[in-house]
Amino acid sequence: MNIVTRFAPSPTGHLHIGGARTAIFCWLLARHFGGKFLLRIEDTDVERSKQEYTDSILASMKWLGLDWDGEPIYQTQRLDIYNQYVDKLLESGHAYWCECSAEEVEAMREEARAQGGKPRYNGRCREKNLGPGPGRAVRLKAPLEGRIAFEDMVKGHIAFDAQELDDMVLRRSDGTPTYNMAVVVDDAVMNITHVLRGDDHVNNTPKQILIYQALGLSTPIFGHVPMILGPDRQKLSKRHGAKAVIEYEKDGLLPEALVNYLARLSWSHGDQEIFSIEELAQAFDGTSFSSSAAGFDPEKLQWVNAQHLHKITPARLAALLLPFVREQGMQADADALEKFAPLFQSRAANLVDMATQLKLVLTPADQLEYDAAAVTKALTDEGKGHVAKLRGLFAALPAFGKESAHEALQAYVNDNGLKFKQVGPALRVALLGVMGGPDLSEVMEKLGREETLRRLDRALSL
RNA sequence: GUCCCCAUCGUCUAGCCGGCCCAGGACAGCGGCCUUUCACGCCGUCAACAGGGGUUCAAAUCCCCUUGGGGACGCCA
Repeated sequence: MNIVTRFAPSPTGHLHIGGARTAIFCWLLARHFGGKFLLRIEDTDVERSKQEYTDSILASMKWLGLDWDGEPIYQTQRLDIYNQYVDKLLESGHAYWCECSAEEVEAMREEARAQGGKPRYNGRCREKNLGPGPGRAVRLKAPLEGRIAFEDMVKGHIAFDAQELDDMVLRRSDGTPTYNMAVVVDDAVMNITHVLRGDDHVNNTPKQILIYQALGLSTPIFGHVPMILGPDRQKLSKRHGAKAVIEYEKDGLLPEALVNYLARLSWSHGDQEIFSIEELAQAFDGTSFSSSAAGFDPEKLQWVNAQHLHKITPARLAALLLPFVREQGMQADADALEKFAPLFQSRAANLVDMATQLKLVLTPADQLEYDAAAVTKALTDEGKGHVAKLRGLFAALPAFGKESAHEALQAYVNDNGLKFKQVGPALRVALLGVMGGPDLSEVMEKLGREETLRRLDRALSL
Protein backbone atom coordinates (compact mmCIF):
# COMPACT_ATOMS: atom_id res chain seq x y z
CA MET A 1 0.00 0.00 0.00
CA ASN A 2 1.36 3.38 -1.00
CA ILE A 3 0.10 5.57 1.75
CA VAL A 4 0.43 9.32 1.96
CA THR A 5 -0.85 11.17 5.00
CA ARG A 6 -0.59 14.74 6.04
CA PHE A 7 -0.82 16.99 9.03
CA ALA A 8 -2.22 20.43 8.25
CA PRO A 9 -2.12 22.82 11.18
CA SER A 10 -2.99 26.45 10.90
CA PRO A 11 -0.35 28.62 12.56
CA THR A 12 -2.67 30.53 14.83
CA GLY A 13 -1.26 29.13 18.05
CA HIS A 14 1.19 26.63 19.48
CA LEU A 15 0.74 22.94 18.81
CA HIS A 16 -1.69 21.72 21.45
CA ILE A 17 -2.35 18.14 22.43
CA GLY A 18 -5.39 17.70 20.21
CA GLY A 19 -3.40 18.65 17.15
CA ALA A 20 -0.43 16.67 18.36
CA ARG A 21 -2.58 13.55 18.70
CA THR A 22 -3.83 13.96 15.13
CA ALA A 23 -0.28 14.44 13.91
CA ILE A 24 0.84 11.36 15.80
CA PHE A 25 -1.86 9.21 14.22
CA CYS A 26 -1.04 10.47 10.72
CA TRP A 27 2.65 9.95 11.27
CA LEU A 28 2.14 6.48 12.72
CA LEU A 29 -0.07 5.40 9.85
CA ALA A 30 2.47 6.54 7.28
CA ARG A 31 5.36 4.96 9.13
CA HIS A 32 3.53 1.71 9.69
CA PHE A 33 2.96 1.22 5.98
CA GLY A 34 6.25 2.71 4.89
CA GLY A 35 4.42 5.61 3.25
CA LYS A 36 4.91 9.35 3.35
CA PHE A 37 3.93 11.89 5.96
CA LEU A 38 3.61 15.43 4.65
CA LEU A 39 3.26 18.71 6.43
CA ARG A 40 1.11 21.57 5.20
CA ILE A 41 0.80 24.92 6.89
CA GLU A 42 -2.70 26.33 6.45
CA ASP A 43 -1.86 29.97 6.75
CA THR A 44 -4.52 31.50 4.56
CA ASP A 45 -5.98 33.40 7.47
CA VAL A 46 -3.48 36.21 7.25
CA GLU A 47 -5.00 38.01 10.22
CA ARG A 48 -4.35 35.27 12.73
CA SER A 49 -1.45 33.35 11.20
CA LYS A 50 1.98 34.11 12.58
CA GLN A 51 5.43 32.95 11.66
CA GLU A 52 6.32 32.40 15.29
CA TYR A 53 3.53 29.87 15.56
CA THR A 54 4.71 28.02 12.49
CA ASP A 55 8.16 27.89 14.05
CA SER A 56 6.73 26.72 17.33
CA ILE A 57 4.62 23.99 15.71
CA LEU A 58 7.58 22.70 13.73
CA ALA A 59 9.73 22.74 16.86
CA SER A 60 7.13 20.74 18.78
CA MET A 61 6.84 18.23 15.96
CA LYS A 62 10.57 17.75 16.01
CA TRP A 63 10.62 17.42 19.75
CA LEU A 64 7.95 14.72 19.54
CA GLY A 65 10.01 12.96 16.92
CA LEU A 66 7.42 13.36 14.18
CA ASP A 67 9.61 13.82 11.17
CA TRP A 68 7.90 14.76 7.92
CA ASP A 69 8.85 13.99 4.36
CA GLY A 70 9.94 16.83 2.10
CA GLU A 71 9.55 20.50 2.84
CA PRO A 72 6.48 21.90 4.57
CA ILE A 73 3.97 23.33 2.13
CA TYR A 74 2.54 26.78 2.75
CA GLN A 75 -0.91 27.51 1.40
CA THR A 76 -0.25 31.20 0.96
CA GLN A 77 2.32 30.29 -1.66
CA ARG A 78 -0.13 28.33 -3.73
CA LEU A 79 -2.96 30.79 -4.17
CA ASP A 80 -2.80 30.62 -7.95
CA ILE A 81 -3.15 26.85 -7.91
CA TYR A 82 -6.40 27.13 -5.99
CA ASN A 83 -7.60 29.81 -8.36
CA GLN A 84 -6.92 27.60 -11.35
CA TYR A 85 -9.21 25.00 -9.89
CA VAL A 86 -11.90 27.51 -9.05
CA ASP A 87 -11.75 28.71 -12.64
CA LYS A 88 -12.16 25.15 -13.83
CA LEU A 89 -15.28 24.85 -11.78
CA LEU A 90 -16.59 28.12 -13.18
CA GLU A 91 -15.93 26.93 -16.72
CA SER A 92 -17.56 23.56 -16.20
CA GLY A 93 -20.63 25.17 -14.69
CA HIS A 94 -20.05 23.67 -11.26
CA ALA A 95 -19.61 27.09 -9.71
CA TYR A 96 -21.07 30.54 -10.13
CA TRP A 97 -20.51 34.15 -9.19
CA CYS A 98 -22.45 35.58 -6.31
CA GLU A 99 -23.04 39.25 -5.61
CA CYS A 100 -24.83 38.92 -2.30
CA SER A 101 -23.46 41.04 0.50
CA ALA A 102 -22.59 39.76 3.92
CA GLU A 103 -25.71 41.38 5.33
CA GLU A 104 -27.92 39.76 2.72
CA VAL A 105 -26.51 36.32 3.39
CA GLU A 106 -26.91 36.88 7.08
CA ALA A 107 -30.56 37.73 6.54
CA MET A 108 -31.04 34.49 4.60
CA ARG A 109 -29.53 32.57 7.43
CA GLU A 110 -31.80 34.12 9.97
CA GLU A 111 -34.78 33.41 7.83
CA ALA A 112 -33.85 29.77 7.46
CA ARG A 113 -33.33 29.46 11.17
CA ALA A 114 -36.67 31.12 11.84
CA GLN A 115 -38.29 28.41 9.77
CA GLY A 116 -36.71 25.77 11.97
CA GLY A 117 -33.97 24.79 9.59
CA LYS A 118 -30.23 25.06 9.40
CA PRO A 119 -28.93 28.55 8.62
CA ARG A 120 -27.93 28.58 4.97
CA TYR A 121 -27.46 30.55 1.79
CA ASN A 122 -30.60 30.34 -0.32
CA GLY A 123 -29.00 30.16 -3.76
CA ARG A 124 -30.20 33.53 -4.95
CA CYS A 125 -27.43 34.05 -7.48
CA ARG A 126 -27.33 30.43 -8.57
CA GLU A 127 -29.12 30.99 -11.84
CA LYS A 128 -28.19 34.63 -12.45
CA ASN A 129 -25.24 33.75 -14.68
CA LEU A 130 -23.21 36.62 -13.31
CA GLY A 131 -19.68 37.28 -14.46
CA PRO A 132 -16.74 38.46 -12.40
CA GLY A 133 -17.07 41.77 -10.68
CA PRO A 134 -15.98 43.70 -7.63
CA GLY A 135 -17.26 42.28 -4.39
CA ARG A 136 -18.31 39.03 -6.01
CA ALA A 137 -17.49 35.64 -4.55
CA VAL A 138 -17.60 32.26 -6.26
CA ARG A 139 -19.95 29.62 -4.94
CA LEU A 140 -20.27 25.92 -5.62
CA LYS A 141 -23.41 24.89 -7.46
CA ALA A 142 -24.15 22.05 -5.10
CA PRO A 143 -26.56 19.25 -5.96
CA LEU A 144 -30.07 19.90 -4.67
CA GLU A 145 -30.88 16.34 -3.77
CA GLY A 146 -29.31 13.00 -3.10
CA ARG A 147 -27.16 11.53 -0.38
CA ILE A 148 -23.52 12.15 0.26
CA ALA A 149 -22.00 9.19 2.05
CA PHE A 150 -18.55 7.92 2.87
CA GLU A 151 -16.89 5.16 4.83
CA ASP A 152 -14.97 6.67 7.68
CA MET A 153 -11.86 4.85 8.89
CA VAL A 154 -12.79 5.33 12.49
CA LYS A 155 -16.53 5.88 12.54
CA GLY A 156 -17.75 3.70 9.73
CA HIS A 157 -20.60 4.74 7.45
CA ILE A 158 -21.59 8.41 7.58
CA ALA A 159 -24.21 10.02 5.38
CA PHE A 160 -25.75 13.44 4.82
CA ASP A 161 -28.68 14.69 2.78
CA ALA A 162 -27.61 17.01 0.00
CA GLN A 163 -30.37 19.35 1.15
CA GLU A 164 -28.44 19.95 4.33
CA LEU A 165 -25.69 21.67 2.41
CA ASP A 166 -25.85 25.03 0.76
CA ASP A 167 -23.84 26.59 -2.04
CA MET A 168 -20.64 27.24 -0.16
CA VAL A 169 -18.20 29.96 -1.08
CA LEU A 170 -15.12 28.62 -2.84
CA ARG A 171 -13.37 31.91 -3.52
CA ARG A 172 -13.88 34.98 -1.43
CA SER A 173 -14.56 38.31 -3.01
CA ASP A 174 -10.97 39.28 -2.23
CA GLY A 175 -9.81 36.48 -4.49
CA THR A 176 -8.54 34.11 -1.80
CA PRO A 177 -9.76 30.51 -1.60
CA THR A 178 -11.83 29.31 1.32
CA TYR A 179 -10.66 26.56 3.61
CA ASN A 180 -12.63 23.73 2.03
CA MET A 181 -11.53 24.66 -1.47
CA ALA A 182 -7.86 24.87 -0.56
CA VAL A 183 -7.94 21.64 1.40
CA VAL A 184 -9.46 19.67 -1.43
CA VAL A 185 -7.07 21.03 -4.02
CA ASP A 186 -4.07 20.43 -1.79
CA ASP A 187 -5.04 16.95 -0.72
CA ALA A 188 -5.64 16.06 -4.35
CA VAL A 189 -2.48 17.65 -5.70
CA MET A 190 -0.37 16.23 -2.88
CA ASN A 191 -1.80 12.78 -3.58
CA ILE A 192 -2.97 12.30 -0.04
CA THR A 193 -4.49 8.85 0.33
CA HIS A 194 -5.67 9.05 3.93
CA VAL A 195 -7.06 12.13 5.60
CA LEU A 196 -7.01 11.61 9.36
CA ARG A 197 -8.26 14.63 11.26
CA GLY A 198 -10.31 15.70 14.25
CA ASP A 199 -13.93 14.84 14.76
CA ASP A 200 -14.88 18.47 14.34
CA HIS A 201 -14.32 18.09 10.61
CA VAL A 202 -16.97 15.48 9.85
CA ASN A 203 -19.36 18.17 8.75
CA ASN A 204 -16.79 19.53 6.33
CA THR A 205 -16.33 16.18 4.69
CA PRO A 206 -19.54 16.09 2.63
CA LYS A 207 -18.77 19.62 1.45
CA GLN A 208 -15.34 18.57 0.38
CA ILE A 209 -16.64 15.47 -1.31
CA LEU A 210 -18.89 17.71 -3.38
CA ILE A 211 -15.86 19.68 -4.51
CA TYR A 212 -13.95 16.50 -5.36
CA GLN A 213 -16.90 15.35 -7.42
CA ALA A 214 -17.32 18.67 -9.22
CA LEU A 215 -13.65 18.56 -10.05
CA GLY A 216 -13.89 14.98 -11.23
CA LEU A 217 -11.32 13.91 -8.64
CA SER A 218 -11.39 10.74 -6.60
CA THR A 219 -11.69 11.15 -2.85
CA PRO A 220 -9.14 10.03 -0.30
CA ILE A 221 -10.06 7.79 2.61
CA PHE A 222 -11.29 9.88 5.51
CA GLY A 223 -10.88 9.13 9.19
CA HIS A 224 -12.30 11.33 11.94
CA VAL A 225 -10.67 10.90 15.27
CA PRO A 226 -12.74 11.64 18.38
CA MET A 227 -11.92 14.73 20.36
CA ILE A 228 -9.98 14.85 23.57
CA LEU A 229 -12.05 16.16 26.45
CA GLY A 230 -10.99 17.69 29.74
CA PRO A 231 -10.99 15.61 32.92
CA ASP A 232 -14.45 17.04 33.63
CA ARG A 233 -15.70 15.85 30.24
CA GLN A 234 -15.90 19.39 29.01
CA LYS A 235 -14.18 20.66 25.96
CA LEU A 236 -10.47 20.82 26.51
CA SER A 237 -9.15 24.18 27.56
CA LYS A 238 -6.11 25.66 29.23
CA ARG A 239 -7.52 25.41 32.68
CA HIS A 240 -7.77 21.64 32.32
CA GLY A 241 -4.08 21.24 31.98
CA ALA A 242 -4.63 20.84 28.26
CA LYS A 243 -1.62 22.80 27.40
CA ALA A 244 0.52 23.24 24.36
CA VAL A 245 3.07 20.53 23.67
CA ILE A 246 5.80 23.00 24.47
CA GLU A 247 4.48 23.27 28.03
CA TYR A 248 4.75 19.55 28.58
CA GLU A 249 8.31 19.77 27.47
CA LYS A 250 8.86 22.40 30.14
CA ASP A 251 7.06 20.25 32.67
CA GLY A 252 9.72 17.62 32.23
CA LEU A 253 7.89 15.03 30.16
CA LEU A 254 9.67 12.74 27.78
CA PRO A 255 8.56 13.12 24.17
CA GLU A 256 8.10 9.39 23.73
CA ALA A 257 5.91 9.34 26.83
CA LEU A 258 3.63 12.08 25.53
CA VAL A 259 3.40 10.30 22.20
CA ASN A 260 2.64 7.04 23.99
CA TYR A 261 -0.05 8.57 26.15
CA LEU A 262 -1.71 10.52 23.34
CA ALA A 263 -1.64 7.56 20.98
CA ARG A 264 -3.64 5.57 23.53
CA LEU A 265 -6.47 8.07 23.52
CA SER A 266 -9.23 6.64 21.31
CA TRP A 267 -6.86 3.98 20.06
CA SER A 268 -5.71 0.77 21.66
CA HIS A 269 -3.77 -2.37 21.01
CA GLY A 270 -5.15 -5.05 23.26
CA ASP A 271 -4.16 -4.45 26.86
CA GLN A 272 -0.83 -2.84 26.10
CA GLU A 273 -0.26 0.49 27.82
CA ILE A 274 3.41 1.20 27.39
CA PHE A 275 4.82 1.44 23.89
CA SER A 276 8.09 2.59 22.49
CA ILE A 277 7.77 4.71 19.35
CA GLU A 278 8.83 1.69 17.31
CA GLU A 279 6.23 -0.50 18.93
CA LEU A 280 3.56 2.07 18.16
CA ALA A 281 4.52 2.26 14.50
CA GLN A 282 4.53 -1.50 14.43
CA ALA A 283 1.07 -1.81 15.97
CA PHE A 284 -0.68 1.15 14.37
CA ASP A 285 -2.36 -0.15 11.24
CA GLY A 286 -5.31 2.22 11.05
CA THR A 287 -7.72 -0.05 12.89
CA SER A 288 -8.74 -0.41 16.56
CA PHE A 289 -9.95 3.12 16.98
CA SER A 290 -12.58 3.88 19.54
CA SER A 291 -15.32 6.10 18.20
CA SER A 292 -16.09 8.02 21.35
CA ALA A 293 -14.34 11.02 22.83
CA ALA A 294 -11.57 10.47 25.37
CA GLY A 295 -11.01 12.37 28.58
CA PHE A 296 -7.55 13.71 29.27
CA ASP A 297 -6.05 12.31 32.46
CA PRO A 298 -2.94 14.14 33.69
CA GLU A 299 -2.26 11.50 36.34
CA LYS A 300 -2.05 8.68 33.89
CA LEU A 301 0.17 10.82 31.70
CA GLN A 302 2.56 11.14 34.65
CA TRP A 303 2.50 7.40 35.17
CA VAL A 304 3.25 6.72 31.52
CA ASN A 305 6.05 9.24 31.74
CA ALA A 306 7.49 7.53 34.80
CA GLN A 307 7.46 4.20 32.98
CA HIS A 308 9.51 5.65 30.15
CA LEU A 309 11.75 7.52 32.52
CA HIS A 310 12.69 4.28 34.27
CA LYS A 311 13.97 2.83 31.04
CA ILE A 312 16.26 5.46 29.59
CA THR A 313 20.04 5.29 29.74
CA PRO A 314 22.03 7.36 32.25
CA ALA A 315 23.67 9.27 29.41
CA ARG A 316 20.41 10.36 27.82
CA LEU A 317 18.91 11.02 31.22
CA ALA A 318 21.82 13.32 32.03
CA ALA A 319 21.48 15.21 28.78
CA LEU A 320 17.74 15.68 29.26
CA LEU A 321 18.18 16.71 32.86
CA LEU A 322 20.80 19.37 32.31
CA PRO A 323 18.48 22.27 31.41
CA PHE A 324 16.14 21.43 34.28
CA VAL A 325 18.93 21.30 36.80
CA ARG A 326 20.28 24.64 35.59
CA GLU A 327 16.77 26.06 35.64
CA GLN A 328 16.65 25.29 39.35
CA GLY A 329 19.89 27.12 39.89
CA MET A 330 22.22 24.17 40.36
CA GLN A 331 25.69 23.91 38.99
CA ALA A 332 26.25 20.58 37.35
CA ASP A 333 27.60 19.09 34.20
CA ALA A 334 26.49 16.08 32.25
CA ASP A 335 29.06 13.84 33.94
CA ALA A 336 27.82 14.67 37.41
CA LEU A 337 24.26 14.11 36.31
CA GLU A 338 25.10 10.81 34.71
CA LYS A 339 26.61 9.76 38.02
CA PHE A 340 23.81 10.91 40.32
CA ALA A 341 20.64 10.75 38.23
CA PRO A 342 20.27 6.95 38.26
CA LEU A 343 19.92 7.17 42.05
CA PHE A 344 16.64 8.99 41.55
CA GLN A 345 15.43 7.40 38.35
CA SER A 346 12.74 5.27 39.94
CA ARG A 347 11.84 7.98 42.41
CA ALA A 348 10.61 10.69 40.06
CA ALA A 349 7.79 10.85 37.55
CA ASN A 350 9.27 13.61 35.44
CA LEU A 351 12.43 15.62 34.86
CA VAL A 352 11.37 18.57 36.99
CA ASP A 353 10.76 16.24 39.90
CA MET A 354 14.05 14.56 39.38
CA ALA A 355 15.97 17.81 39.15
CA THR A 356 14.42 18.86 42.44
CA GLN A 357 15.51 15.63 44.09
CA LEU A 358 18.94 15.94 42.60
CA LYS A 359 19.37 19.05 44.70
CA LEU A 360 19.96 16.76 47.65
CA VAL A 361 23.21 15.49 46.22
CA LEU A 362 24.24 18.38 44.02
CA THR A 363 24.12 21.06 46.68
CA PRO A 364 27.51 21.50 48.39
CA ALA A 365 27.66 20.53 52.08
CA ASP A 366 27.84 24.11 53.33
CA GLN A 367 24.68 25.08 51.48
CA LEU A 368 22.64 21.97 52.16
CA GLU A 369 19.20 22.68 53.55
CA TYR A 370 18.17 20.46 56.42
CA ASP A 371 14.51 19.70 56.86
CA ALA A 372 13.66 20.95 60.34
CA ALA A 373 11.24 18.15 61.17
CA ALA A 374 13.70 15.53 60.00
CA VAL A 375 16.48 17.04 62.09
CA THR A 376 14.34 17.11 65.20
CA LYS A 377 13.31 13.55 64.71
CA ALA A 378 16.55 11.89 63.67
CA LEU A 379 19.45 14.11 64.65
CA THR A 380 18.96 13.76 68.37
CA ASP A 381 21.93 13.71 70.71
CA GLU A 382 22.00 9.96 70.40
CA GLY A 383 21.73 10.21 66.64
CA LYS A 384 24.54 12.70 66.49
CA GLY A 385 26.63 10.42 68.62
CA HIS A 386 26.29 7.66 66.06
CA VAL A 387 27.01 10.04 63.20
CA ALA A 388 30.19 11.20 64.91
CA LYS A 389 31.42 7.63 65.40
CA LEU A 390 30.57 6.73 61.84
CA ARG A 391 32.40 9.78 60.61
CA GLY A 392 35.52 8.45 62.22
CA LEU A 393 35.07 5.01 60.75
CA PHE A 394 34.49 6.35 57.25
CA ALA A 395 37.49 8.62 57.50
CA ALA A 396 39.68 5.69 58.47
CA LEU A 397 38.56 3.38 55.69
CA PRO A 398 41.46 2.37 53.45
CA ALA A 399 39.22 2.54 50.44
CA PHE A 400 35.92 4.38 50.34
CA GLY A 401 33.12 2.96 48.25
CA LYS A 402 29.68 1.49 48.30
CA GLU A 403 30.85 -1.86 49.61
CA SER A 404 33.26 -0.63 52.20
CA ALA A 405 30.94 2.04 53.48
CA HIS A 406 28.16 -0.47 53.77
CA GLU A 407 30.35 -2.93 55.62
CA ALA A 408 31.58 -0.29 58.01
CA LEU A 409 28.05 0.76 58.72
CA GLN A 410 26.86 -2.78 59.25
CA ALA A 411 29.80 -3.60 61.47
CA TYR A 412 29.13 -0.53 63.60
CA VAL A 413 25.53 -1.59 64.08
CA ASN A 414 26.46 -5.17 64.91
CA ASP A 415 29.41 -4.43 67.18
CA ASN A 416 27.35 -2.10 69.32
CA GLY A 417 24.32 -4.35 69.50
CA LEU A 418 22.19 -1.78 67.77
CA LYS A 419 19.34 -1.97 65.31
CA PHE A 420 19.79 -0.36 61.94
CA LYS A 421 16.78 1.81 62.72
CA GLN A 422 18.72 3.48 65.50
CA VAL A 423 21.45 4.79 63.24
CA GLY A 424 20.04 4.74 59.72
CA PRO A 425 17.72 7.74 59.98
CA ALA A 426 20.37 9.86 61.71
CA LEU A 427 22.95 9.10 59.05
CA ARG A 428 20.41 9.72 56.31
CA VAL A 429 19.38 13.12 57.61
CA ALA A 430 22.99 14.06 58.23
CA LEU A 431 23.83 13.11 54.67
CA LEU A 432 20.83 14.41 52.72
CA GLY A 433 18.90 16.65 55.08
CA VAL A 434 15.69 14.68 54.61
CA MET A 435 14.17 11.38 55.73
CA GLY A 436 13.70 9.68 52.38
CA GLY A 437 15.91 8.89 49.45
CA PRO A 438 18.18 6.37 47.80
CA ASP A 439 20.30 3.70 49.44
CA LEU A 440 22.79 5.28 51.85
CA SER A 441 25.94 3.48 50.83
CA GLU A 442 25.27 4.26 47.21
CA VAL A 443 24.76 7.90 48.04
CA MET A 444 28.04 7.98 49.94
CA GLU A 445 29.91 6.32 47.12
CA LYS A 446 28.61 8.81 44.58
CA LEU A 447 29.22 11.72 46.91
CA GLY A 448 32.77 10.54 47.55
CA ARG A 449 34.56 10.45 50.86
CA GLU A 450 35.36 14.15 51.08
CA GLU A 451 31.87 15.40 50.48
CA THR A 452 30.46 12.67 52.71
CA LEU A 453 32.66 13.79 55.60
CA ARG A 454 31.91 17.43 55.00
CA ARG A 455 28.21 16.70 55.17
CA LEU A 456 28.56 14.71 58.38
CA ASP A 457 30.58 17.52 59.93
CA ARG A 458 28.02 20.05 58.90
CA ALA A 459 25.24 17.95 60.43
CA LEU A 460 27.18 17.55 63.67
CA SER A 461 27.50 21.31 63.93
CA LEU A 462 23.75 21.88 63.71
C1' G B 1 -33.28 25.36 16.26
C1' U B 2 -31.33 21.87 12.29
C1' C B 3 -27.87 18.16 10.98
C1' C B 4 -23.85 14.70 12.18
C1' C B 5 -21.44 11.63 15.73
C1' C B 6 -21.03 9.05 20.39
C1' A B 7 -22.63 6.05 24.98
C1' U B 8 -18.61 -0.57 29.31
C1' C B 9 -15.58 0.81 36.28
C1' G B 10 -14.19 8.07 38.58
C1' U B 11 -10.61 7.98 33.96
C1' C B 12 -8.12 5.34 29.48
C1' U B 13 -9.86 0.95 27.46
C1' A B 14 -10.59 -4.94 26.02
C1' G B 15 -14.80 -7.34 24.47
C1' C B 16 -18.69 -5.68 20.36
C1' C B 17 -19.70 -10.49 12.51
C1' G B 18 -24.45 -12.91 19.95
C1' G B 19 -23.02 -17.84 23.91
C1' C B 20 -15.99 -19.00 26.44
C1' C B 21 -18.20 -12.13 30.22
C1' C B 22 -22.44 -12.84 37.14
C1' A B 23 -17.45 -8.38 31.83
C1' G B 24 -10.67 -8.46 31.30
C1' G B 25 -6.30 -4.91 31.61
C1' A B 26 -4.30 -0.01 33.07
C1' C B 27 -4.41 4.89 35.94
C1' A B 28 -6.29 6.84 40.39
C1' G B 29 -8.22 5.01 45.51
C1' C B 30 -7.84 1.47 49.45
C1' G B 31 -5.18 -2.86 52.00
C1' G B 32 -0.74 -5.68 52.22
C1' C B 33 4.28 -7.56 50.92
C1' C B 34 9.36 -6.18 49.84
C1' U B 35 12.91 -2.49 52.01
C1' U B 36 17.75 0.89 56.64
C1' U B 37 13.97 5.37 54.70
C1' C B 38 11.30 7.29 50.37
C1' A B 39 10.22 5.45 45.88
C1' C B 40 10.15 1.36 42.34
C1' G B 41 8.24 -3.46 42.12
C1' C B 42 4.85 -7.28 43.55
C1' C B 43 0.10 -9.20 45.59
C1' G B 44 -4.89 -8.19 46.76
C1' U B 45 -9.34 -5.09 46.86
C1' C B 46 -13.25 -1.41 45.49
C1' A B 47 -15.64 -0.23 40.96
C1' A B 48 -19.02 -0.33 34.80
C1' C B 49 -22.30 -2.82 30.15
C1' A B 50 -27.15 4.99 30.61
C1' G B 51 -32.75 3.66 30.63
C1' G B 52 -36.79 1.24 28.10
C1' G B 53 -38.63 -1.81 24.41
C1' G B 54 -37.86 -5.58 20.86
C1' U B 55 -35.21 -9.96 17.88
C1' U B 56 -33.24 -14.75 19.82
C1' C B 57 -32.87 -20.92 23.06
C1' A B 58 -29.12 -17.00 24.35
C1' A B 59 -27.46 -9.64 24.03
C1' A B 60 -22.46 -5.56 26.76
C1' U B 61 -22.59 -7.48 21.82
C1' C B 62 -28.17 -6.92 16.58
C1' C B 63 -32.72 -3.31 15.80
C1' C B 64 -35.91 0.82 17.63
C1' C B 65 -37.07 4.70 21.08
C1' U B 66 -35.76 7.83 25.22
C1' U B 67 -32.11 10.24 27.92
C1' G B 68 -27.34 12.13 28.22
C1' G B 69 -22.75 13.97 25.96
C1' G B 70 -19.86 15.99 21.97
C1' G B 71 -19.37 18.43 17.27
C1' A B 72 -20.97 21.35 13.12
C1' C B 73 -24.06 24.90 10.94
C1' G B 74 -18.89 31.69 8.19
C1' C B 75 -16.54 35.32 2.13
C1' C B 76 -12.28 31.17 10.22
C1' A B 77 -9.42 27.13 9.78
